Amino acid sequence: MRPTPPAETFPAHTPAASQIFSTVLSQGPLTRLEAARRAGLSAAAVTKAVRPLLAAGYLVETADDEARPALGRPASLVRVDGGRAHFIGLKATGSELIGVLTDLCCRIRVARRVALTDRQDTTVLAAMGELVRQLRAEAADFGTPVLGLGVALSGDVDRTEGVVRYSPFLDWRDVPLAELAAKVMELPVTVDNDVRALTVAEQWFGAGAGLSDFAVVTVGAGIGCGLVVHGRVVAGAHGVAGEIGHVTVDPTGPPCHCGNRGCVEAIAGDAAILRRIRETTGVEVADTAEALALAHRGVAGAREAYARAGEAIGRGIATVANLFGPQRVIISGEGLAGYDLFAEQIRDTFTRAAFGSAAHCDVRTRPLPFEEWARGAAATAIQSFITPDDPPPSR
Amino acid sequence: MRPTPPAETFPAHTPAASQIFSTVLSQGPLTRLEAARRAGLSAAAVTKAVRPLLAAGYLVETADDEARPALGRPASLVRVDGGRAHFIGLKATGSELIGVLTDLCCRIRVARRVALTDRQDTTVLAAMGELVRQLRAEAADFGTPVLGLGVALSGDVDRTEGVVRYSPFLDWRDVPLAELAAKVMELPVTVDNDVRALTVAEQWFGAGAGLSDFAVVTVGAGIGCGLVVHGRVVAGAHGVAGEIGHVTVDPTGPPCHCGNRGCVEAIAGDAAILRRIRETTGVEVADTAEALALAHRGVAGAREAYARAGEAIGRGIATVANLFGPQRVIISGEGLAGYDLFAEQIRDTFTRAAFGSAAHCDVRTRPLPFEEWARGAAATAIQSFITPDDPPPSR
DNA sequence: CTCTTTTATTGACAGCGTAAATTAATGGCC
DNA sequence: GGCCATTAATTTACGCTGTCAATAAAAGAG
Repeated sequence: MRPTPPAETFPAHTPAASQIFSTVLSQGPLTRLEAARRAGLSAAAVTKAVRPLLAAGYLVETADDEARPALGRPASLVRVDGGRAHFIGLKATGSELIGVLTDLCCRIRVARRVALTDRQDTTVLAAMGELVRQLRAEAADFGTPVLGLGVALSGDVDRTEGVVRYSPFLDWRDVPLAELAAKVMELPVTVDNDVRALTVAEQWFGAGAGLSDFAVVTVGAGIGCGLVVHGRVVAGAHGVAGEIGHVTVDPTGPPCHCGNRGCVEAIAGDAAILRRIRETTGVEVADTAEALALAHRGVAGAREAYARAGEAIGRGIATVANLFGPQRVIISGEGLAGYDLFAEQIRDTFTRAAFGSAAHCDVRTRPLPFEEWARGAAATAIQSFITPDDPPPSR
Repeated sequence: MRPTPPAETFPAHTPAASQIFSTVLSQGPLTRLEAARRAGLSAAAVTKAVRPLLAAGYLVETADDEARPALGRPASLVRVDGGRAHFIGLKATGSELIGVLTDLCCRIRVARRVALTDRQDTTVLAAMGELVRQLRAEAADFGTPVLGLGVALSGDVDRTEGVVRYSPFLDWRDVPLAELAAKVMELPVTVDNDVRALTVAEQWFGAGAGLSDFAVVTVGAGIGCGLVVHGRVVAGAHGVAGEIGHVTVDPTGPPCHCGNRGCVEAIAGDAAILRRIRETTGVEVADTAEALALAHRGVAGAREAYARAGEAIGRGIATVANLFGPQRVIISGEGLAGYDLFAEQIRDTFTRAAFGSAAHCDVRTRPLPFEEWARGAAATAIQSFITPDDPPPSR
């Protein structure tokens, strides 16, 4: 294990305490009994686990003004005191650093962006350090300390070791980021793949709350996918999982940078859509905004490019649904800016290509800004604050 | 819960006891210390859990003749006494019932097949009853009783309720098979999807032993897939999962009975291969044996049909590997009879289409007869004998 | 004021882990 | 051969954590 600097720690590191706390955290104020039911524990265990957490101020009791049962002893609700502590989440892209300061409930208090001038690990680390310093100063104004930092970036990331094995956008290889950052910032640091981080945020606070099996599909420059199976985020035996972007949907389709043809990403990734528009319309669209404008003006070639993208995504989602049978698929990512252009195709293709009751899977969209990814990073930090040993077997 | 007739039960239904027992069961004779390590428990817990199991005769101690450590106290090996009890596994196809009598170690002692004349649930149930009666008589000859029955069939099966939601080959809907069979046979009965049952057998006794993430892909009349993620067989939120057969690999490909085009099954299923051979060669091949003979004689059209099938399967496996990063993929099923005809295409397509380190996944074949599927059914029965509550969190 | 209903708490007990003690086998040395 | 040090497996004793069942608490209904 990497060294984590000394800091305030969670009062009770027992499985039940972590379990209860994360249940209350993600499922809002709950009565003890309800929390017990949802966490799969006994009521007695909740009473015992809650006591030290109340004492430490992480949980607070609320009088249940409304929704009091008509009969019987009124329940007292327990909820997390968000103001009790802060966390910082960072999301790094190839050109930008997005940082958020969140409270213990992972609500964003401050968000800030910084352009990256250079991809060298030391430079990026310095920029991260500066951003964290600023956000910590803001936290000081709120009066409570920052207890952890989470960093999310795309690529092959070993979360348990805190090492970036390979990051294509930053061109890093085997950078022990958690260790380096922990030394500079004097904070416990978690590092994870960005899509997995977003998936954790959705699992706790978003459209995946309370579900044991769901998928998050992100649409944008790349096409990514986070999977939750049996209540746990899938990391894959080799650290690679959820590569929906490189699922082949059309073996005769356009070539992909991965060496194949017709990958979802080679049809529905931002670059692929731009290329397609240039090919069919001859218009030299420079970026996604122009492409969107063109399509919204009704230019046939542009609309067709988005329609194709929608079909590819729908097929990719159907593949995921056929293989895992998730309860829900959440579509997110910057690419949703053009969602009206391919929503219909996604839905139609999915419905057609999903087999049997896999089609009952609930597909919904969540337009989330990059700040939400950074929030996911903060969520991983909160997660490892609560349970230092990785996998929370939530249900 | 459905009623299970009274029968001999497992001595200690504690988590640790089940854990240890299944570890010893699947990983052969082990020293207590080694068993503890593999099950993730303490040595003390093993000693305590083993005692009542030894007393009840389910486990026996063996002198460790060889492999004795050079120095120090020699270990005593613990193993399951296969002869202590028997189980019966049944696999139902549309035309046949395959039954096996296994010992407690899930080794097949007797195998028997019966043709099905009718698909009516009562008729099939009667045939099952007769087959079970015969196998029980054989078990009586061995001197120990049959403690459970497992039934495996293709389709949408709810294992926890023991209900067959939909079986295409038998044309059943919502048949409470476990309850019906338990009444007739006076045995605890488990019912599960056939591919999942085979996956359990592989997880415990086959090429998946000791792995936390792997996939079983079955090739034959249909193309199926069993997934093990985080050490547990994936059942899917709606009871459907592993539908690799209906993953699209070529949207312009031949139509599939599911309503789409270019599903893996529509290219690599037995019927699809036959149809393709008829189309390209004009030869009216009647069954798989003839198709194989034709291909082995070097007829180009037949060889091409198998090559196409191999590509489709390879692409399907690559999709599974890209999405959840298994340590291993096990290819099995009757279709392996023609494996030499498409092995190369499977391997090539997989290697090409697998993204990044997903390609490190170990793909291997296991030619297993239908009896092995029935054995899988017996394995599910043994599983629920050991842990009445479903999911064993093995590692 | 008592009964009913629902939630929260308490105390006895069981399962499992840790750590120290015990047991078993072996080689070296006299 | 007898004795002792060495090594490792196993067991015993004890503490922590969670469950179960009984009990207290807080209302409203009659």
